[in-house]
Amino acid sequence: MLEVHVKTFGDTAFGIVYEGKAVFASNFGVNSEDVLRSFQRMFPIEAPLRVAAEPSAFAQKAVIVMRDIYEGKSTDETVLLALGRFPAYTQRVLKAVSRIPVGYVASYGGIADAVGGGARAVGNVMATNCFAPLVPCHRVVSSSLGLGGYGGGLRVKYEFLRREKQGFTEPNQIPIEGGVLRVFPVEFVLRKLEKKHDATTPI
DNA sequence: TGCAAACCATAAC
DNA sequence: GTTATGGTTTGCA
Repeated sequence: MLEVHVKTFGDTAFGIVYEGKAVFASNFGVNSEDVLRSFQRMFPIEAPLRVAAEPSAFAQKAVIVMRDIYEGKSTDETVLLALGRFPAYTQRVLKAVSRIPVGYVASYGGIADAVGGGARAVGNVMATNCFAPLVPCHRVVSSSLGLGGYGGGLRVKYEFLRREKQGFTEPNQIPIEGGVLRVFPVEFVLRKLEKKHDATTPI
């Protein structure tokens, strides 16, 4: 049976749906009710969810990792994701996005070049991503260095990227299974946004 | 800039 | 099978 663990750090709640040592879904929100509601939408009635009375060590670690990602820290901890229920292509996209390092972003089309398919198909996977922010879909932007979209709202995406600045100045290439993924510094996106809008309220 | 047409995997019928 | 649906992209006015 799937279990749920939600924990609030500061003013943000982080939650996972898990079984054993694999995460079936993750999300964050303004409070635990918010996160639980999102899980109920992802897992319709047939899969009953049970809030863990005593979250396993794995569950507690996973939530910590999520908080670290949220805060923009570059963690090398990895959390096992249960991807088996998704189509093969979806799995490839999710894995590729997971490889984008903190401080860099990739475009929808760039991901498509690396794993096959097209940019819109990649966008579809992002739109239905069940693993925010463990799969850092906030690091996927439009080819014109615009923000693209984000389930939680563009403001949230922008704040993510701002916290992830690392001072990189040059594009880079990340080797992934079956190809290379072209990435570029998150500063490229932030600069463009700040130029376009008022520097204080870019969104 | 703005708009239209091409693009591509999925889910729903 | 077919159709509808996007967190896209590119080209062209």
